[in-house]
Amino acid sequence: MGDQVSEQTTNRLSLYLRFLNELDADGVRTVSSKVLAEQFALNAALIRKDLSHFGDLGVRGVGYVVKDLRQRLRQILGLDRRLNVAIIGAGNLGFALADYPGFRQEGFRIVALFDSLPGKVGRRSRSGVLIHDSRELERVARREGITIAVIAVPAASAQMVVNTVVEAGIKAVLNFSPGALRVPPGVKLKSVDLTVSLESLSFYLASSGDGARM
Amino acid sequence: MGDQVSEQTTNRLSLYLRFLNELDADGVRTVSSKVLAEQFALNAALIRKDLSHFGDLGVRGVGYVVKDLRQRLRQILGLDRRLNVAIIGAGNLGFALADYPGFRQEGFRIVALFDSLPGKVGRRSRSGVLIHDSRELERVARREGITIAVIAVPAASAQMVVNTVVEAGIKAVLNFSPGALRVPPGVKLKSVDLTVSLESLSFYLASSGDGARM
DNA sequence: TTTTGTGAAACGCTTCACAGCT
DNA sequence: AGCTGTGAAGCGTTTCACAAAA
Repeated sequence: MGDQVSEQTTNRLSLYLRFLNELDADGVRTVSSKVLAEQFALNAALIRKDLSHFGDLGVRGVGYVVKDLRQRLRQILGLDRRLNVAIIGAGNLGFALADYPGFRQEGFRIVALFDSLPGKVGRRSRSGVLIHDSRELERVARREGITIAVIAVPAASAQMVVNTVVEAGIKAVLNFSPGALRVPPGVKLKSVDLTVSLESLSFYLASSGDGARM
Repeated sequence: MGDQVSEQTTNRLSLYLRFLNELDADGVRTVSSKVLAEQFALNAALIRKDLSHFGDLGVRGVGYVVKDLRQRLRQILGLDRRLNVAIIGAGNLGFALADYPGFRQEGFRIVALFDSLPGKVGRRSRSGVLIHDSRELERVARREGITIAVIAVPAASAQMVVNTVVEAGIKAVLNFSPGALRVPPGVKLKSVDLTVSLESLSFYLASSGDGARM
């Protein structure tokens, strides 16, 4: 336990947790790696390996105790505490993310939006998140205890914004702008590239005979 | 060439293309795998392998001719033709995606929004995309030649929506709702799970000593 | 000389198979 | 008997290293 865990593993832990929440709500007491494997179309051994990184979480002959595993996964994923999130860029996407219900559910709190457009500063998102001036980022971030920043600004200003975020002491960044961003060691950057996702579908259509091409 | 290409490779092709667009706009004539590798912090041999799947695209001693490679990548990714996209779910996220400028740029056209809420049907997004009744999906999809669907509905209705999309003959789906979706063989599903992305950052913070935990 | 294209080696992730516990 | 935890095998991806071409 405590060794290096791959990102693929941690992503799956999130999925397991979501399912355990449902099982727990349904009053299910235990679950086997076999059941989990069927739910996600994965190999049961993979699930056991994923979980075994964090100790002996299961009981031989029985499986995993739903309540215990759920609790442990929340702890492992760092969800057993407040996580304050700022969204930089109060455009369409920034607003949508600020009000996205899925974030609130798992204990994330969107505590601030930031924008450099004077006309936006001082307004609020539908759900009530206040838009601050981008220049206030460091001050607000420290005051509100912001630990995660979401970048939802145009590509042209993304690197500049990330630099500011890093200077404000934020160590985790979720980036929605296209293009490569550089962060110093010790800062975790995760990028969601919407254009790449769509183009991957386009490639599939183009290559598996959709009539338009070979 | 023509053998099975991994999704990781196709995702990188999108990145290369984006950079080649910039180089071409700047009037750069040729580019080497070394330069591309530095741009994306990848190994140069990996870039050559990625490209070699599609024939001998480079010139030894010179590199890759920017205009030619750009053209070829657009073709490989199926971007050398119209790609009509529908967004299902006219909530905050659906609206934001409908107006996302990055999609239009590479030749994708958002031609329709769909929602089942009567109050939304008939209205338009800021950029003018009309909201149709979800029950019209099959009809509109065929009329408008929609080849890609984007799912931006709550988790509870996502599987039902995907089923309708598949029945409408759409073969490529980009899913933003959390949770596992099933599609029949021959349909490509790509999921962007925002909660998993945030939780992966949370895991990073929790495990690499941020003060809150060891 | 420069840089591609590519077998071979290295690496990392997944699956198999089974010992060990309940 | 049932199910976990895990060493070993299998497999796919990346990196190395170099022959071949400009």
